[in-house]
Amino acid sequence: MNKVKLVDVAQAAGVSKSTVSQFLNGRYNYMSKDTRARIEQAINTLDYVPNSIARSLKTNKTKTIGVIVRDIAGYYTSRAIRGMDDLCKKNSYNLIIYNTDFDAQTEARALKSLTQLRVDGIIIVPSGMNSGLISKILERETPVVQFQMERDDGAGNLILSDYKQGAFDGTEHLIQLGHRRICFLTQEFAQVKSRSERYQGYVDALTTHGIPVDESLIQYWHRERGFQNAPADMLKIEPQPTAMFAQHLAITTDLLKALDNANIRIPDDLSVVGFDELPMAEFFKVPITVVKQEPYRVGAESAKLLINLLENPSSENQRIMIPCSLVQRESCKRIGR
Amino acid sequence: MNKVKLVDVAQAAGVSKSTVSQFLNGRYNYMSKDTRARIEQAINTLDYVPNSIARSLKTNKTKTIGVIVRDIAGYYTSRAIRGMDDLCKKNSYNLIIYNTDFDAQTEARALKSLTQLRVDGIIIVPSGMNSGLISKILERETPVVQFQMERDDGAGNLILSDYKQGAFDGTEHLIQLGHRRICFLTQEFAQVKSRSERYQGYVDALTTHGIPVDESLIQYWHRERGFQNAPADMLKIEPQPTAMFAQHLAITTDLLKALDNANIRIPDDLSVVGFDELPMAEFFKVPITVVKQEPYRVGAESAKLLINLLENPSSENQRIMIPCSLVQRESCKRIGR
DNA sequence: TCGTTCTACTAAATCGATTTAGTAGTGTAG
DNA sequence: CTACACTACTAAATCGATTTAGTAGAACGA
Repeated sequence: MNKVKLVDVAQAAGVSKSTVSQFLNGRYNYMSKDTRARIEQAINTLDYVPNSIARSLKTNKTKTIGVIVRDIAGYYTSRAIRGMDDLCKKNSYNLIIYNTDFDAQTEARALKSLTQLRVDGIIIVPSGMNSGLISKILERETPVVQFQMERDDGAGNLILSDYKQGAFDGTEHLIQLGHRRICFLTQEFAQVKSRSERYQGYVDALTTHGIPVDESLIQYWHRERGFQNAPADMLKIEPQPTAMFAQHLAITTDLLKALDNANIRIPDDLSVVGFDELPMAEFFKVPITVVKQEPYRVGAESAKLLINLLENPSSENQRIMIPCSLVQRESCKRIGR
Repeated sequence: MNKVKLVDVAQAAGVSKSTVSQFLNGRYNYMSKDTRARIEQAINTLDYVPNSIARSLKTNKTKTIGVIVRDIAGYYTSRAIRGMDDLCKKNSYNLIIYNTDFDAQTEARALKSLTQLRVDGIIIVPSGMNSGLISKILERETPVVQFQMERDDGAGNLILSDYKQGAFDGTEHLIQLGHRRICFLTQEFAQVKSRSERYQGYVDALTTHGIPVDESLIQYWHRERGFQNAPADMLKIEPQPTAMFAQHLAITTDLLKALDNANIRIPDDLSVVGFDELPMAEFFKVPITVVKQEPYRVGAESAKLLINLLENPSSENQRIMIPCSLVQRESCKRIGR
């Protein structure tokens, strides 16, 4: 029923379409006070709602930003998305989100859909497996902001958590409590910058405090296969480690389970620090000390950067680091004299 | 640079725009095999990506669904959204999400924006404070699916968790463990169906097992003010309650904190059941038994219903209930003989 | 051989805005 | 009194598709 369009408003107000359009775009100095009032009237009585599709077609702007993430239901991602969205809404942009579960083909399809949709810009956690498609998008002059990327060739606009600083702080916290033998639990680096950066932070902290890096303390975990060596076995390394620093949420939770099964008590037998916030940590048997990222801020900053790129085009790539912060809880014990 | 459009493809393939359009819409029987191949060629070499904005303008379909929720970063909501999105993507729809934080004005703005955007349909967790606007949208023949609504006048297309059944199961579980004196911790009902339904489930379970309902066991909690009576005081009610059933996540977590502070041990001094899943519950000091909703399914069903409504219009309103399920953990003790 | 049906197309209108170039009428300065 | 600037508009082209009505030519049956 309600198919009121701009012409109808124009007719009702007794002016031309052009004038109504000027009104809609807030260019009131193109009309008399009286006309302006009449148009306003007409819009209200007709209950006119402009069609943003038509508008987009003409202006070549959709006021829409495409987002490609692994899984919007994740603790970290959902908060990042909320950060983006708050910033976008504030600037009259909308988000269109694609979940990839980190599958390259799904990501490729998402990129293609987003170019069909003519989004004004894209925020992506790139898998690194579709850089060709991303270049094509950049050729179309659609700005792209990457965040939390796995493979980082240093190019493009980037928003990152400061992994190195985070890992440094987590390690240093343990060192300050007297720990020297700290296991570093990580996934295989596999050229993934977010992993090697954490390792760098760990190494830096040790080095800063004059502690030698012992390769045997670097222990690997795999998403499907779990730990290469059982955490209980890691404690048999000589000299014995007194602390473990797990490099992301899944490693931390797997570690907690393994330690529990092996009846190893935290922090009495072993101190533990995790990377990534643990939801509901306060209710844990042992609330775990953790280095947390700031997903909301990361998201908000990504959106801020992208919108800035959209509204003040510039070819300068930016790289923004969001600091991580240490949340001290009860999983670390002071040792030594 | 890359401003290839349908005309360019037509030119390159030596056919008219109409034929290319037919091709794009998969109506291949409108052209010869040869023509079809030539168009395909042209599209590939020109790297043509159709403009869905123009398409939407003409077809009056955006293949977009608007979603209005309280907060996409919530544990429950983010999963529901993922469920919606998976179903939408499967059917070539996209989601545009608005967070309201349950503010009526924000909700109103969101509804207005969605009508400007000409979304094909809307999925909303309605605050109940903008039913006028929602009616207006329905007049525009934009279907609306409501889920998890607070105020339920029974109208419209609804997707709900089966609160009554969930509360029944949670209560019955306690009864079967020998509990007769079970506190029901809730927010003020305030005409909110999702609350009174839970109460009904609780009452039904008691009644089914021949246990009288004792009003003094209904205890109220407020989002800002917390519990009306401290949980420790609730234990002074005569005859003494042996179990508590908390009606949503925030009540459960507040309860856990209060009990911990008062040194009341679960399940030795008191059995506890919560409503809503507790993330990371397995790591809790006491893993809490819980009645959980199925947010992913609720989301997926909402989208399924809406898409069905879009593709096979019908005026029959539907009401779909998704069952809740009991997750037994370690917060309930068998009592009595 | 003629009429009819198919096949394989095309021309042109249309969706609902925006925007540019242009104009009637009034006011003002020289 | 003319020229020029201003004010307050409007006409018409345009964005990039879709879709309807129509047509040329081939094939076919009677």
